[in-house]
Amino acid sequence: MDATDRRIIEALQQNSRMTMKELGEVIHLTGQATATRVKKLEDLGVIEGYTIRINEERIGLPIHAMITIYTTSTFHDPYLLFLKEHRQFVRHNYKVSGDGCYLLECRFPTNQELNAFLDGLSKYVNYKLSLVIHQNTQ
Amino acid sequence: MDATDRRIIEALQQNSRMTMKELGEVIHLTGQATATRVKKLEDLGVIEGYTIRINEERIGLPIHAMITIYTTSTFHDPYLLFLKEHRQFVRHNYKVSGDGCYLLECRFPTNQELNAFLDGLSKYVNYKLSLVIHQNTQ
DNA sequence: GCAACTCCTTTCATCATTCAAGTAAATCAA
DNA sequence: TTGATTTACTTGAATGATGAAAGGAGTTGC
Repeated sequence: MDATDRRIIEALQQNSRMTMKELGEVIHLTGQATATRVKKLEDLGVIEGYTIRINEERIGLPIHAMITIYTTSTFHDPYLLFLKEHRQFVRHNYKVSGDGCYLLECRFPTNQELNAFLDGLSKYVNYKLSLVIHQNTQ
Repeated sequence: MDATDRRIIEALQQNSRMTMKELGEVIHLTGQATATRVKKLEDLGVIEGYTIRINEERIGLPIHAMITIYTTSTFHDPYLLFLKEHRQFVRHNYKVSGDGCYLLECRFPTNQELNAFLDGLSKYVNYKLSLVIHQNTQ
């Protein structure tokens, strides 16, 4: 992991579909040497995969919820199972220190779905709901 | 946006570097027809870009903080400027309803950097810190 | 000095992409 | 019904990217 590797990561974060030749031009290496370095970063587990940034509003998921979870019992499995059953809505489930036990990030198509999800959720845990109004990704 | 487009998005979320030919095999189209559909999804703004999943622990950013921000004045610009000056640490700044005004997601190399960041932050806003212990991405 | 290693380049065969041309089906207006 | 238009796809050929093999240059340790 040297400065060149960091520039590879930076460039691939911007556009992971650029060719190894193009990426090589950015970091002043041949496409082949670049591909070898990228392969090494994959093998090291630094690059975990290649994905897309999608506009969730445009695929019908305008509601973005941040839900602080307060587990009532020490037995978290029913809650975790509930998440598994509703994974279509769940983006992240962060186990946190501080306020609450988990911070749950979800996406919903409508308030009806959000409401139904919260109704189900309340069988297992207490929660506090925050809705994202605007997102500023760096 | 039909079922085929949704399958394209699903496949590209798994691996955005697959070839259009490979993707075409998944959705039973030629590489050319697939590339045309992907281009359309880009033009529609559904696909916003191509990026990588990186292991932030392995690039020296093991500390994952969720910071609830309570602005003391109605003038948020000093806080937003502070974020801009420390954008290396900032992943997301969500404007939220509910508890607090913003939910700030950050990454830090060490507790020293986190501490320095919080010292700076406290000049502009009140905050409540949560540290992510474990992350469960769906 | 020499062997082993790392990191890179060059070359070439193979494979993917892209453009142009053409087909087939659906929509629409007369 | 007919003909024009549009949409979505396929095919084929040229261009460009990838990946494997061979080799060069610099570094390290003995």
